[in-house]
Amino acid sequence: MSDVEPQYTIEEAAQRTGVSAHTLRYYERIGLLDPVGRAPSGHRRYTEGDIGLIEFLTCLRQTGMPIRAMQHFMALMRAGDHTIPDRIEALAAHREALTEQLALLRRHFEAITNKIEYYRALLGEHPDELIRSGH
Amino acid sequence: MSDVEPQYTIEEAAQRTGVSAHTLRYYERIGLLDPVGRAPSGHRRYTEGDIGLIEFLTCLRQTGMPIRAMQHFMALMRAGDHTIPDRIEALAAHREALTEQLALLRRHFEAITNKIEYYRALLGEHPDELIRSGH
DNA sequence: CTAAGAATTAGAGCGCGCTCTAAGTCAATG
DNA sequence: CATTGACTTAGAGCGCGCTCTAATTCTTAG
Repeated sequence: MSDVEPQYTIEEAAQRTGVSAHTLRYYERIGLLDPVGRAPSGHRRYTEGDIGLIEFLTCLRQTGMPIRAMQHFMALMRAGDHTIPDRIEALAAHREALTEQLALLRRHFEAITNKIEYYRALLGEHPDELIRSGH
Repeated sequence: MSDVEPQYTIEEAAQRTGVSAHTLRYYERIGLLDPVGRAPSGHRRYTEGDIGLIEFLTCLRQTGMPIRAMQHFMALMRAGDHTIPDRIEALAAHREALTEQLALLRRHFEAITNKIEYYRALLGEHPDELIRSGH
């Protein structure tokens, strides 16, 4: 079969992942991403696999994992299959922290909702029938 | 009635709110908190009302509201009751952002969970009967 | 009365995660 | 074959939210 695997320039990769080109280079520089493939010109070419990994890393970042911890996780990936238990442990710990973060945010969500209702009551409005009037 | 309203030193306030004394002074300096009462010696004394406000601000901070936006909200509070609609609007907008943040985090939570299960499958383990063995 | 420990201030410093700059190379179009 | 614009690098800069420092004053225990 002809291996015309689609490849992406850094700008295309940036658009597909929502991570800026600057940041993609930065991630590579700090060893978070392995050196990616290059065109003969020296320009970076991202594969689907690269994109998938970047999306996974984005998922970790947006859930609050520090860059250092992500670097550690990537080091485990590079070290081979015998680190899979360690990777599971790292992800499970992170998921645990995320669970607590979600619980906290939900409590704060309630508090904010209560404050809104309190203010609405002060205005003599009924919370559920409030219609935003134009000023 | 004797007004012996309980007051707290800055360290006590820090312990009750989980915000460091350094940060409490910082918040006051940048006008996020109004100047708090003082003992004759010049030391700060926090009332229950102060504590409550700090807790509310903590709630906004921990849900990702920038300091600038919190300063704006406090300015509305100082400006009087006619700003209540604006305060409602600010809080409602923040709650909307928080809703989206929660949705994103839940999606990421799922992705992380899937990754964990994937790794566990690689180890030939059954996800729900995994028992953490000592190493 | 002394000494320890908590409070005060203004301002400097820091860790994080980008984000941008400058100087240069390369690719594609008319 | 010149121009436009994307790409390259190493390194500087930045915005945020604290966090700490230094020099000083106040409170409290012995």
